[in-house]
Amino acid sequence: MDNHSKKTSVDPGKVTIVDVARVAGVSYSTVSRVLNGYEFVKESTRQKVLNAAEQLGYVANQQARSLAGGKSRAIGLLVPGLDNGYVGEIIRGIDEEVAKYDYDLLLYTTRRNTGKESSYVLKMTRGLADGLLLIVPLVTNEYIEALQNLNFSYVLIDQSDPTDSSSIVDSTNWQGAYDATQYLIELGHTRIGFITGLMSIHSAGDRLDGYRAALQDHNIPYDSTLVVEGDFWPEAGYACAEALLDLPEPPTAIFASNDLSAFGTIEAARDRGLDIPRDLSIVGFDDIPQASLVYPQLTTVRQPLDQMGRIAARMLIEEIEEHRHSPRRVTLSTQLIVRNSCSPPAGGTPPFGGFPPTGGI
Amino acid sequence: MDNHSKKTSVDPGKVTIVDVARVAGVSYSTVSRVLNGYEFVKESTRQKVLNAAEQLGYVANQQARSLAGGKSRAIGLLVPGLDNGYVGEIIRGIDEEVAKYDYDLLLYTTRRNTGKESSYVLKMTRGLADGLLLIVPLVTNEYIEALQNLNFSYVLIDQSDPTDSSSIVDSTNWQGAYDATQYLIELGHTRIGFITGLMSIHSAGDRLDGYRAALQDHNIPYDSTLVVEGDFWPEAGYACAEALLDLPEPPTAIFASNDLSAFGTIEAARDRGLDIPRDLSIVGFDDIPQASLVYPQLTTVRQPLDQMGRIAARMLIEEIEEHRHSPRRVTLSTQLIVRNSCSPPAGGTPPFGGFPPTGGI
DNA sequence: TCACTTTTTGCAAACGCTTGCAAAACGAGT
DNA sequence: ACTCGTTTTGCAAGCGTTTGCAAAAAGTGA
Repeated sequence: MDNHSKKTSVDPGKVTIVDVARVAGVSYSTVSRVLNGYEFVKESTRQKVLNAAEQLGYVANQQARSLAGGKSRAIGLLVPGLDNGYVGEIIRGIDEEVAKYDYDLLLYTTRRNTGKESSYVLKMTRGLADGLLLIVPLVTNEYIEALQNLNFSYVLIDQSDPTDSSSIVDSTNWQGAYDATQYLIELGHTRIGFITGLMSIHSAGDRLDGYRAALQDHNIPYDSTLVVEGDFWPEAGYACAEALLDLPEPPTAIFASNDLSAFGTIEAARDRGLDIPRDLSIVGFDDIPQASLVYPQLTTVRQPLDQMGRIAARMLIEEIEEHRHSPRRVTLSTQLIVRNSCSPPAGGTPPFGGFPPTGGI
Repeated sequence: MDNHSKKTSVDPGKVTIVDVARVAGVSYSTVSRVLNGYEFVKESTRQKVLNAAEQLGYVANQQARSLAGGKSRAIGLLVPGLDNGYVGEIIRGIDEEVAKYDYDLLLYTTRRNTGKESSYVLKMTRGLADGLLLIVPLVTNEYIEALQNLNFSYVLIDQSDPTDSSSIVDSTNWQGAYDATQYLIELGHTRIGFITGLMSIHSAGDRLDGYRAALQDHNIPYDSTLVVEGDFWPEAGYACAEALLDLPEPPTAIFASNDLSAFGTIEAARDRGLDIPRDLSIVGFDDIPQASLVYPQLTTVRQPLDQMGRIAARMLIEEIEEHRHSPRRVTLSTQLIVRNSCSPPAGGTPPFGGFPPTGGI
């Protein structure tokens, strides 16, 4: 209501570089240079500017900065949703790293609403963000090419690029699945059900392959009726588990492609009065925080999610700041976390000694 | 490398309003008006512009837009961290609502690093965001005043403003705690331990008050040794539970101020070989997704977290778009969710009938 | 003290968009 | 055909920065 103050008095909350310049008695370009750490500024001038800025409580306007050719110091983050623990962990890592380098985070959720992905991505490239972090994006092909043409920095997390020309951070999905399957086999299981993830996501395929490879290496014939297609969500996990348990000769163990599916499986087993792990062994994948909270505590393949986030963030920032665009790929190794959801099959004896369930009530 | 193309050919990925204007054969101000839904534009012109924009794949540069006095269409989100389920749920709600109105979300995590809150908040007000959503912020007083002076829109979620002049969305913390405590009392418990939250957060105090009120209303003398101070994290919950269980006359039930603390309590009880609920009943608060995953499933007070987020987002957007700044307050009601972590105290008989634990293994 | 470097600083032109103001185009009334 | 209101459109200024270029200041060596 009272904005007709003379230009000399500084309107609180609207301090610009010009105000700082006036107070410091230098030109605004000098202020800009000081604030950006430009080296050819006399030390005394630098101090004057810094003091003035401090005194006025100057805070740069990022929008103007980025418009003028600077960077926006923001990183776009495209995630499927926040409701699965998995993403939360990755974001934690990203967030820590990004804060360290003083970037901001622009959060976009696609909520299974794939149509939006592309338009979000485009928006980001138009000045909003300096780079993009894509967590298990679904329809990459649509915009990967656009990103590359624009020479826009981005890193894919836990998803692979069909053209193999993107920077990627993921983990050893194949090996993790192999390990988990082998673990079950060594416990004595031979009928091991497998609940896949959403098959359009690359890691889902890798996990399936790892499972098959382990079976083969242990001379267990692959039985396609033991493999049912899920989508990484508990509801599907529940349904898949039911299908599996309804089989004429049901599996004695189920390997779910992620923890959420495993939770659905636990639920299904419990609803049938099956005891876990006595009647059914279950292994998950991811090791989200909830995995150790469920009962029985879930044996699962751990992905270093937060670390993946951290590394992806660092890679992206490096690409942004050093303008390097040669795609790099970092694959972190998974680790089998043995908890209480597995035991030798009822009646069967573990051929190699086996691992009795530890802990429990 | 090849940017010396004539101004007539449109550099892909750098389409501006001017390009659209040229193609549409109108002035760029007209394009701006069409794109902003200004009403006095001839229908045929509008179509020409829209077609041109579509054809060129024009995407507005938000930075420029907001610099020029428009809005940034971004909402700042200040959260303590993503690692507690609680915040995740609230964000889910916010995100859904915000997407509906086509705003972007700027995510800031304070990670128990309170020093940063103020500087983040300041940054937001300098053009970055149109409004601010603060989820259980810790040091409100520092910047609330600044926000008000700047006439900057913001909404507090689950935290109260000492000066009572902010828009707030929260839930009936007092009543929720009262209900939970009463539930335990009706089960027959008289020695009910209480683990507080971080007392600098307002709701922590409300919950404590609700607990005390319920005791008083049921003529159970308040015993301060039964109340220990936690901080909403499982580790503290664990420690507090230990302190409580080490008491000469330990409680038969513990009411933890949030689910995370309750998880710590469960752990502590289990580590002592106590059976839940037989030896110790436990109630939490929040009903985060994990509450139904733990064993035994946690009886808790449900806060409609996602709804709180949704409502807060809507309130904020209204304030931004309608320039209303009269603080409003919405308090959603909590609800006791009875699951399997409570039973009458061992040996005692519930005076009012009581609720036997349902489900179980 | 002067010419010549080298360091510092200032000016002005972007960046892509919104918006107040005034001009152009259009219609209607005569 | 000629005004005069209205509806549309265009011009230009400005939002707060960055940055290339050139001018000013400060050093140097003689």
